[in-house]
Amino acid sequence: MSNDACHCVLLRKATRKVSSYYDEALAPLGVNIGQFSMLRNIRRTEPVSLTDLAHRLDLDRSTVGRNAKVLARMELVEIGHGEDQREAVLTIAPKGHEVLEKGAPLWDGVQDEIDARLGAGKARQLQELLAAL
Amino acid sequence: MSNDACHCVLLRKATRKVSSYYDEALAPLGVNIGQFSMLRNIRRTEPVSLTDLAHRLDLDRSTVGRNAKVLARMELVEIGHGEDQREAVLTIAPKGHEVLEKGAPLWDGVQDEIDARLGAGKARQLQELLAAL
DNA sequence: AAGACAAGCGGGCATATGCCCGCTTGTTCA
DNA sequence: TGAACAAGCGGGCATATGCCCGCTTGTCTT
Repeated sequence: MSNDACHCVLLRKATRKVSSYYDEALAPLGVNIGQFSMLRNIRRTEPVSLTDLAHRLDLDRSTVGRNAKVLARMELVEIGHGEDQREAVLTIAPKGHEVLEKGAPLWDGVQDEIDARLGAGKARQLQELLAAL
Repeated sequence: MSNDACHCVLLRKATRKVSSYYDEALAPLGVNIGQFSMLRNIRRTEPVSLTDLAHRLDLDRSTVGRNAKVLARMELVEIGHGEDQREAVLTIAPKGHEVLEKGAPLWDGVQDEIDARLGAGKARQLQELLAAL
């Protein structure tokens, strides 16, 4: 009872579930929602350092670094050096752009499905509530 | 922009954030919100099999098994055998009950904080929206 | 009763996440 | 200029999660 009302547990459950929707849709491209989202974020301000990206994604820097390494291995991003020799900067590789293009409609599809299931108004509410947390 | 409107990414972000609230509050007890939640769930129907618990938690069975092992190592739960020799059944150990008792008020505190920040009505809305996903 | 089929697990493989420690590179101040 | 101090990372440690394969134990059908 009290458990079912736990914001955290419900959030975790919902996140796993919703993530799997996106993951399924993106599966043909070989990337999951986390990777796809990261690609999008990199594209927005490439070249971008791990630290900056981590700030924007609200993730630990080390997490971003490791995830970036996975994307690099898949040849979706390139990890280079900035002027500052300490900085590792990320840029989208050709294959990465391909994934971004092919993934956009798939991603939109899931998004639309969820909006439809929830109703546009409710979807907006959800966004606001999540942002307020 | 489109990224900020992504249900999934927002959910993931919110989950990480909210989880950390609970984790901080429970830190003195040495357990995180996932473990605490699992303890509560076990207590509700102990003894319970890994498979049953996995269904209830909406988690993969293997995940539950591994998490249970961690709890067992911490001496918070006991892993035994059911009549069916295949089944591994979980029960709360004495230390587990202790954690459950001491954790309840801490958990309530976070819950209340969130309710307060969101407003009771909004909190309820959030619950409903999450359930609808 | 024997063989087919199903249930319940453990462990391997891969990713995701956070925290902390230590190394390298930059910057700043005396 | 040389010595603190700060920034940016990588890698180690631990947990979390899902999927798949293979082993053991039960059940069911012929």
